[in-house]
Amino acid sequence: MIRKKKDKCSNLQQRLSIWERCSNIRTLKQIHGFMMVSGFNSNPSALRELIFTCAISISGAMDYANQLFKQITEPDRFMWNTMLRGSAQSSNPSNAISLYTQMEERHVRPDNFTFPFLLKACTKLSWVKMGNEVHGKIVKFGFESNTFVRNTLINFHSNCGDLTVARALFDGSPKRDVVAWSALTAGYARRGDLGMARQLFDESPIKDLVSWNVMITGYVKCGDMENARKLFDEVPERDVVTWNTMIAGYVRCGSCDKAMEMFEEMRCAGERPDEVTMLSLLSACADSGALDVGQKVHSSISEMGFGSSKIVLENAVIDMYAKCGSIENALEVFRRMREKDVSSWNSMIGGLAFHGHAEETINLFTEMRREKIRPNEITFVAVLVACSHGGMVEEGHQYFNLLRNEYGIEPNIKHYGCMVDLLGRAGLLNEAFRFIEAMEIEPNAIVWRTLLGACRTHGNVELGKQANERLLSMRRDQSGDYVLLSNIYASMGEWDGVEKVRKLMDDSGVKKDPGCSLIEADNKELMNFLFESKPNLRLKYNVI
DNA sequence: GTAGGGTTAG
Repeated sequence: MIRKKKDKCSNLQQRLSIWERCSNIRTLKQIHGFMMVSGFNSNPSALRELIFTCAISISGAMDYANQLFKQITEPDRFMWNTMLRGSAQSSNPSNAISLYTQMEERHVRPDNFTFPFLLKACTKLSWVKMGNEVHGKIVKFGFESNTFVRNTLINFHSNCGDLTVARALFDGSPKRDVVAWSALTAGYARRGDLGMARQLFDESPIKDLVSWNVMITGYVKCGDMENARKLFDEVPERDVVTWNTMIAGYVRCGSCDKAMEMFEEMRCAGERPDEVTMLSLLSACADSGALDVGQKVHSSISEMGFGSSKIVLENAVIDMYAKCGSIENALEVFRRMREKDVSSWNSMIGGLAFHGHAEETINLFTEMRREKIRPNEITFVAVLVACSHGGMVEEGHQYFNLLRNEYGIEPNIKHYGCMVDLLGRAGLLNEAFRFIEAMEIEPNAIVWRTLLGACRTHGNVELGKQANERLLSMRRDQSGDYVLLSNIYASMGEWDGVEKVRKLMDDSGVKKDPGCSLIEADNKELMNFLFESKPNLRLKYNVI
């Protein structure tokens, strides 16, 4: 299986011999320029290669591919399919859907290549309704019996559609290949039906490495590391995914040591770790606050030298150091980076803010703006946190206005939460209360509890009661039974009771404490809420 | 000449 993939790869390289040197968008633009001056711009096969290189071979060049594609007066079906494929695998899969709509408008007939790309986009977006519509079109055009199309359908339905539909497609197949078996197995495993998944796995007449990986992943996802390990020991061959699955599994269940052992074993077995391996390990260290292990992982990354995914890894390293409490190391990595993206800045600014370095946070944010890097909503959470901890009420207001007026970002619940915290800490309780009431989105329980905490700190029982009433009036599913309990305590002015309830909630959450934080005892609930997502990993989904 | 199933994250 792996060998087959490699062959495919080298064929592709041979076929694209002229385009082989073209590994970045700058070279591609040069070739495009050459094509324009030399008349190749109207040569269909040259155009096909250009579109293909842009949409498939170079990552992050989909915008350019879209621009190019618009200029082609009559693209052929191959070009349409190439664009669909590129969009489906890009960070903006919804573009595939609009491309298909255009295809229909221009009466270009889809073929058996078109639909797998389209379904892939629906699956990635979890667009169930759209996926079902696509299924309808597949039936209409008579492609349901095509093995590739049918397997993609099984995958769509078992991923986000109706598992019984996936089952029916599978059962109704005249011949089921290894992909059909593993797609359905993965579907059952994903929904927690490990029994059915295992039954399919045992029954399948053919198994390849992916089949084994699917089953191991199933056990790992439901935390059954024992059975995962059993299969891992039995598997006839292993690839980087097999190892990564096990490592991620140990990380998920908090066995940082076992994850590291696996990593050592992996290297001994001669398997080269990839960026997924390293991201897993870094997040293990960040979660457990294991600075010494994190440093080892960091030096491994430097030794191995990951080319294209360097920025993502460096961002994760910054995040790891910050979460382990070593701001100095985080800053050193940040300062040494040759290229930075928004996430690099966010990881560093967030790290500083999380540890209460208010002034440094604002300074770095100012530097970011000076360098014309566009901050996003995550950046502003960090900036507002810094204002809050630094007691910078006026600046906080300014930045809050800045995010909407200068960057056109609609404030989200986290930004509002920061503002309430900012006002509450400064003792401006009535202002905080009015601020919540004027919010353009529904305040959540955390926002009200932040105000409640401030009322306690400043000894304002009267407003605390009001905040509690609001908490109580919230929908039960948002705040849970805890609100009721909290209300009972707080309405009697028993702040210790409120604290107990909050602690109960913290303890029941899966989030672990950060390794070392200067503000640990300081509105922990809000801080966990604000920093729960890894800023360095969010970018993937933010780039459109 | 283009395609399908598995790992990170949410």
